[in-house]
Amino acid sequence: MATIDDVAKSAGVSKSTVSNVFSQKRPISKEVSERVLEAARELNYKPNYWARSLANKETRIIGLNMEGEKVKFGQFRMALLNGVLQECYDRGNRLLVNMLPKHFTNRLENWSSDPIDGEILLDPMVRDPRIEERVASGIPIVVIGKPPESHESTVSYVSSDNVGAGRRVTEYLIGLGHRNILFLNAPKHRTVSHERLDGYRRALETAGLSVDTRLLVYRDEGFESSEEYGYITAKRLLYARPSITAIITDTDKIARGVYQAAEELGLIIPRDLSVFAFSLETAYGTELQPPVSSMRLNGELLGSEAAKMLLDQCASKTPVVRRVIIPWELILRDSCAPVKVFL
Amino acid sequence: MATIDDVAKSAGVSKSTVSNVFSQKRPISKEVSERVLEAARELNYKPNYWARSLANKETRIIGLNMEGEKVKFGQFRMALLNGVLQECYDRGNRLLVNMLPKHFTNRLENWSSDPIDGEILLDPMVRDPRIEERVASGIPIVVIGKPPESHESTVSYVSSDNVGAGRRVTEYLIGLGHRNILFLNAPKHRTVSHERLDGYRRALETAGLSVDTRLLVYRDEGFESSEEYGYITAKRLLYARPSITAIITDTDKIARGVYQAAEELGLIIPRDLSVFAFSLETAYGTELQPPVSSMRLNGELLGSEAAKMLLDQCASKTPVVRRVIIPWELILRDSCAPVKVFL
DNA sequence: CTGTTAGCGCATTCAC
DNA sequence: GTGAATGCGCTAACAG
Repeated sequence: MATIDDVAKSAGVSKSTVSNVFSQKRPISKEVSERVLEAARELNYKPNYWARSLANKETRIIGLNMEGEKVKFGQFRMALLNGVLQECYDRGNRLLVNMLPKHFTNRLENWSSDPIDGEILLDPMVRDPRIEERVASGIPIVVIGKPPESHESTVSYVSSDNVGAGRRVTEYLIGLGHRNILFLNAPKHRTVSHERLDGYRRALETAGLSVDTRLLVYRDEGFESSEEYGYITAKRLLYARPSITAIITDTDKIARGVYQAAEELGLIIPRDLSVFAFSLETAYGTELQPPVSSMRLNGELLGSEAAKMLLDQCASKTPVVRRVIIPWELILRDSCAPVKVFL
Repeated sequence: MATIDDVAKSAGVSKSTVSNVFSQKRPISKEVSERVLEAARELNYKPNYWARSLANKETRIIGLNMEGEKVKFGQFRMALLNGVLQECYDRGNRLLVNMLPKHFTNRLENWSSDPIDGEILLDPMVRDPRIEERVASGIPIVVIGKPPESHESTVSYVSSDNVGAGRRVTEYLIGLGHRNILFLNAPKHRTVSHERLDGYRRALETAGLSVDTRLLVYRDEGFESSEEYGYITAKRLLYARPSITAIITDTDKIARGVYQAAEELGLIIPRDLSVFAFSLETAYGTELQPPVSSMRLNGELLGSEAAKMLLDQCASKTPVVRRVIIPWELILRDSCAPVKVFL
């Protein structure tokens, strides 16, 4: 690969002239410029990205960081990714998907700063070392979701209105007459689970109902799949507590497991059991029979807003902490019905 | 941000010692090593990625290149991405999603080599400047899909068996009695459209039928959405040529438009019109009523195989051209039926 | 408008 | 085992 020196020599000019022809950071006479470009073409020369970054202290790359092992993109994350990419596209940035295994990053030889100008963090946790580390290093970050309390006032974020969503769903089910609503929440270490629970609580309290902690379950990572988790947990609890008439799940994949459990227990959805899923891993919620009611979370907007905030933050020298809350939309399909009345 | 010099000074050793403590490229006494690490911790030092890359001539980043404007990830691309990421994860590589607008890369100041060790190219075209450019620069690439003929023997690729798929689908429809099968193919400039057409042709010829070129349509980019393209094209052609009893579409989104056209023309699927979609943008093909028959293309395997090939290629000093063909699976749902017999 | 010089932060010869 | 010098390819500050 040819270097800037080769081009300079070949065009009979200095390195800095070549550099400036490319960077356009100061005017070069048309004549010289053409000569340089011609030489560059001949030598198949392109400025070296790393060298440029090293000197510029800027990469024009932002990172997308997903916590956990073997995280896959599902429908929601994909929408989010599309939003981020759209913004990157519009502003000439690249996106680095940052998902390295711990057994890798833990090894000394793989230690290093990240090759990015800033990073978007997904799935914030109640105690999130990623955030602490970025803040300590002074790397601009934007969190998607609610940051842990310790950083809520110092870190920019964009989040769905999870408290409101939790509340709205619960109110809806209460309105249908449900009193024993099982909540198969997200994992306890994720901040989102606390927000949703908060909404759930408030709805119950507003309705004058008390919260039965036995109906509160956090997703536990020990299961092989979401479906299995939903299936096993629902089956166990529906069996132990037949008074349950409705279930709120974290995702539609978990709902899928719940559907299966219901079927095996001879419960018909929605006649005997109402099911609601917060977020959708699949596109239309129609792969289940009946289609499951859910929230539309607008991942694309979450993503594009986050990217926008991050890129602004990278650009400005005096960054400001910003927050954006993205509204959800309640999508009613056919999985919830008024509670059965025993005559 | 602290540099290697700061750490060296603070630990009372030389730069190279610090370097070697981190890179582990040669033994450092435990004592000195600890002292260096301690100093690094105090200063919050991490080796600088760009500087390291510059010296190492290696980034441990691979790129994913998608052609075209405003490309979004749909279901298929997402599966593909997951496969690529899985492999990156296992081998400690990062993924750079490379999707910069032309009006950006065309500007001189944004010209540069890409900050990657190698690249995966999606959606190869019949004449693909991306490939020529990479080959000229000596950057390792792997194409997903069939490369243009000019490079078929020099570039590694992994592809679905598109010819076989085209053939199989057509045979299936012929077997149902269809004789006038409209083919809403992928865009003409994509190699995949030619492969599928090839299969379509062979099936017809084997059955002793002739190819009616008026039933061959290539996707044209002039439409706002896939749905609209499917809708308008199907409506026009179904109206003009009522003898059409079956339609093969590129994707399920296009099929969605076809469904709409059929409905407006009073055609019932599959009674009056059979519809088949090659690839699925949505997860289950169930968002359409009736669910559309399609191919399962195994995007995840395509992605992981491509990443594997690419990383191998980056590692070896004497790269070999490899090809992998991923089998498809025919998924029959309820959108195709035997052709109506007029009594 | 163009050339010269001195870094950016790290890795890699060599010596010791 | 450790240290000093040189270079990776480019940009920037200062001359002219």
